[in-house]
Amino acid sequence: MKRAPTLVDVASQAGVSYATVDRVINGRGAVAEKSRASVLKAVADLGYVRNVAAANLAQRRIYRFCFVIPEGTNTFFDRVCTILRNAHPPAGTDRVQIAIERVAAFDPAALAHCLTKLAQIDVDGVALVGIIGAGVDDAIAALRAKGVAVLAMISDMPAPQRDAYIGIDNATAGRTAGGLIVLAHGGRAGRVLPIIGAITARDHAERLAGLRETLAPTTLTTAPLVEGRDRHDVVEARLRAVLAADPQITAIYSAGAGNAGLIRVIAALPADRPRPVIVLHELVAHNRAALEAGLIDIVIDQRPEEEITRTLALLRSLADRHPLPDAPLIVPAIYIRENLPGTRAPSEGPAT
Amino acid sequence: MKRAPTLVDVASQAGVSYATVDRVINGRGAVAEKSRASVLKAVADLGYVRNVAAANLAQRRIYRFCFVIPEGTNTFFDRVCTILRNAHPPAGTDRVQIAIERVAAFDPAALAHCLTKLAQIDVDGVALVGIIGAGVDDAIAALRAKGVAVLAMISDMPAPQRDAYIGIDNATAGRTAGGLIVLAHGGRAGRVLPIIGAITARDHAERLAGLRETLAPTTLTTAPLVEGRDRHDVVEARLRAVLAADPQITAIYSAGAGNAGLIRVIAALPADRPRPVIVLHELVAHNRAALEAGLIDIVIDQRPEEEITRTLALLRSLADRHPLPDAPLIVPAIYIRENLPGTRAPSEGPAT
DNA sequence: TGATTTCTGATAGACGTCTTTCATTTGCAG
DNA sequence: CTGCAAATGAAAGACGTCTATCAGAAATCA
Repeated sequence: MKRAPTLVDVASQAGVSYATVDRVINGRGAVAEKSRASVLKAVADLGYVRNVAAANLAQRRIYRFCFVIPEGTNTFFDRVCTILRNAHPPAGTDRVQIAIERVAAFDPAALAHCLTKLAQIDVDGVALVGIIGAGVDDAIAALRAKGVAVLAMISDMPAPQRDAYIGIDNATAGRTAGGLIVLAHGGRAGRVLPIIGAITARDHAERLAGLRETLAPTTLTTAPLVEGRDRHDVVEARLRAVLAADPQITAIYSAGAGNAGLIRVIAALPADRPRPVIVLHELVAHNRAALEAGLIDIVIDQRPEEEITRTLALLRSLADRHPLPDAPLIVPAIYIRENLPGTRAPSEGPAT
Repeated sequence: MKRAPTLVDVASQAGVSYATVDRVINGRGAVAEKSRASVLKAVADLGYVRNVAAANLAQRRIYRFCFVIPEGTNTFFDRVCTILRNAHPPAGTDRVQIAIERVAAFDPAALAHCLTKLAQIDVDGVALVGIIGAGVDDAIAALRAKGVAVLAMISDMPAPQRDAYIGIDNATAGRTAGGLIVLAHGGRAGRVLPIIGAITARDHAERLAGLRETLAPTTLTTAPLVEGRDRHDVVEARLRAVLAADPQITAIYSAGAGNAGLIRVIAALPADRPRPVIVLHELVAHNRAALEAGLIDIVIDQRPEEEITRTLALLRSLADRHPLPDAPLIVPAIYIRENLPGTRAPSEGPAT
């Protein structure tokens, strides 16, 4: 087994000195165009790939990544933070430091300010939840100009601004909800009530469009849209009113947050009234509990674990100056009571 | 920022020489019990963790892992191999070599023979699909005696034999199928036809038990079990007969393979007869196509990508002599027509 | 042509661990 | 106390890359 080519091999193959190869590879000092070309050719011919372990060792490198996560009442982002903190230990072995910055939700100025601060510190990569707003683009541009990788998670932003987007396709999520509702009706007629945070929230609007697209060719109709502003008290009040007024509702799809309120309404439903089919988003604690209690039927989850795993891998990849692989979008997961994660098999004991 | 402790630090902290520390850490040569204790204490006190990058550099280490995959007509394992081959490039950077060995399915002797051969070569870890049979245990024991990590994938084996199991809980899978079938009936009565490969296949039996457990408290009944021996011709013939004889069937759950045959039967169903709800396993090509065509409703997938990712991570972890983290079992994924993976969002263009 | 620049080569010391060699000390049995 | 084995220390050269320095060569300009 022949060993992998090293920079010394590249140098001799290119007919230049190690120093020159280094200048080309690491882009320092002036190099004649001719030399640069022959080095690059040698790299290609030999199939040289930098030994990242050796490089990191020499540099005593520690990868410093920062996740900028919205702060607020949204349980989902707390879940993201928990996952991030648990992702740390395996990464710890890997010389990776993960910082979490919480910034006010839906506040472009706060985000921009945070990013500007990050630009001062030495950071290798930043992951943020995309929002659009004054100042954010500039702050991101400044970061990227410094060579910092910037990824959008969960919610995308215009393509040229970020290096990549990692998250689900919200139209797919909406279509999935639609498909499950269709399945649950089994050919019977029905009336679906959609609830979203606000029609101005792009991801919610996309989910809604996906739902409608799937319901269109069926016998199912949709009730007038309810905007719950992602707040459980608002959702609770409005849903209660709608259900009282419209006894025809056979299904509810809530594309946004604030579902603790929805669950309260369902729990208080009169026992003689058949409960509508209910599809919610995100496997946060109260949704999970409701699923286990049989109060709701389905939770569509964007699998933040997977999103974070992929984000970390991509941040590393970019920091190592590897070409970025194009992974497909994450597919939303469907959870029912029976396939909830996190339960260990009873047979599983400690290994000997 | 203080740098992480090195073996030199450990040595001085323990009051012994580097050489002694090395003997303890890497277990070579004789060390007095007293010295060993003080070294271990120093390691614990300082929180020393070996710098894997440096270690691998010094050893010019390449991780050599082997996946032993059943050979046969089962499309699922072809899919596993494809995923494995695609998992390679990112790993390539990581100095990981993955070999795939195909052995005759359900043949303990062939497996044992393969493992014995692997014991000759220098391998760091082996992943195999657990089966029980004469000779296999001994072959595995021999491997592990040499310090080779052995993982069971997809199908488990007795706990003391393997270092860990990575796969789904089949009872959960069966319950999930049951839950979805209940959902699709929406409270109406129905009759579910279970199809499995053979009642002697443990994973199939477990799935069946899970199904029954979920259906028990409902109004749904089960039709007599069909054994399709995982062969599409057998499944096709038997299913055709059963459907003709029993017009009451409202759902079919196929826990095993051979579903190409099932799909043929469904495609040929008279148009006036309402198609039963159909739940299959594994997102292989023909199942996926049937889902897209609307011939079936649901595919439960054990997510081999995830299984392989985890297996590789675990193999590395074991090879690096890290304590093995106990990750929860993999949860089966539910696919319907709307959330099939692998489609890129149309908005997604190449990054600038 | 000479005086600059611009490139290039040679070399050396890190980084943290592995591996080996050789000399020395310690413990224990006789 | 001697002698032998077990235990320990000291040291040095890898592994592949980064980083820095300095002298010398080649190209450029006047």
